[in-house]
Amino acid sequence: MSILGYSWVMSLRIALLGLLAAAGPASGYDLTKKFELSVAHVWQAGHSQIYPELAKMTVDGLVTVEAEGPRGRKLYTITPEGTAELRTWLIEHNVSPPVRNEAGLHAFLLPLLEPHEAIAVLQRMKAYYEARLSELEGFRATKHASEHRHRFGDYALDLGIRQVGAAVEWADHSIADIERSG
Amino acid sequence: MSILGYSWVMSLRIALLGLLAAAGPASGYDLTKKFELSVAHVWQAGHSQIYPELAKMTVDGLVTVEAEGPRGRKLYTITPEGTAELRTWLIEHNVSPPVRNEAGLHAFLLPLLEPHEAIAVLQRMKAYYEARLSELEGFRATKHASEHRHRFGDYALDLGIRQVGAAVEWADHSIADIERSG
DNA sequence: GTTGGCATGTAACCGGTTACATGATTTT
DNA sequence: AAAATCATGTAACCGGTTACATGCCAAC
Repeated sequence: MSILGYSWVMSLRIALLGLLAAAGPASGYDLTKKFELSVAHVWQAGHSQIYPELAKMTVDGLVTVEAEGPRGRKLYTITPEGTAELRTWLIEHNVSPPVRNEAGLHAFLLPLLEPHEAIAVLQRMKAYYEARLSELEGFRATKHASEHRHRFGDYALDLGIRQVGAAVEWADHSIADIERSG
Repeated sequence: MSILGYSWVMSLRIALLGLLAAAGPASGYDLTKKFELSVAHVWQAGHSQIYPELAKMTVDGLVTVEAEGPRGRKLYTITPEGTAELRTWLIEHNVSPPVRNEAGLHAFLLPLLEPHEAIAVLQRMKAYYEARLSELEGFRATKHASEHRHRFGDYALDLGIRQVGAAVEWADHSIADIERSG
């Protein structure tokens, strides 16, 4: 439960507050771009969700519109209340397991297929996870080459790499297992 | 794109078809129970979502009501079309990364905290993941003791264990990293 | 002057959650 | 007779996606 009285998800708010806290004042348009460029791997949101949310956050006192630029551009700034809200979430929020896991459902139902079919599916999954692993490792390489350590996204990137790596190993192990015992 | 023309998620349908294919005819009530008992770790759905979905699936010809029991109980049976739909999804569906990852968002924003605060958060996360890991390994142990290998949920359980294990390692590594380089 | 990027918003819809509502049968 | 469980449904709401809609400004 936060200072404002809601106990549910509201992670979009947190993502927006986080971007404003990390990179300073920005417009809805800027934030939409930042979602695409930086947070996309952990959270996605389009402008049609971001604009109304910023309006609600303004009403709730978490952000303010400090300046209006050309083309109706509104520069949002995080307020002390917003910073407090963000810090509370970061420090007190407890992670809970995702309850809608498409890959997990797929894995769950695999025994419905014939062994050779399941192997084919697992091989495709493995290839996909390997490709994604390369992609993520690519991000880490390019980032580390240019800047110093531990900027935003580094921890999330590391978590992603480890989890996708685990998925590769799972696929590999499952294929071997089916091949051995049919 | 499936035989029925929808290209979007529809994983609830797949979960329901999977349960009907695996365990035979069942009522909406039975399926609700099965969701709680078996699929809960990968997919969740309440009766208020299941009943209307079964009605739609009946209209679409994926299931039929073969018999009606006492108290208006409707026994749903999967049709050949339903089986085909399920097999198509299992064989052709491509996994895509989850786009709304609360743990990932939390990790992403960790650098906003002071090192000692981030360490405290990571330690709580680690404890949580360790507890969940024990829980999942407990499921595997009890299942393997009683029955033969590779029933429903085994692959999903293995995937879950590996991914939660990766999260534990991530938390551990991140803590050490902050302690070292602060 | 036209194209493209900047910039904001709304409306319709879908999937999912919570709460409301009802009634039959079995168990105690 | 009361409580628990079986069994089905609907309504209100929320978060998120897609599509619609508008207009400003800069570059070519």
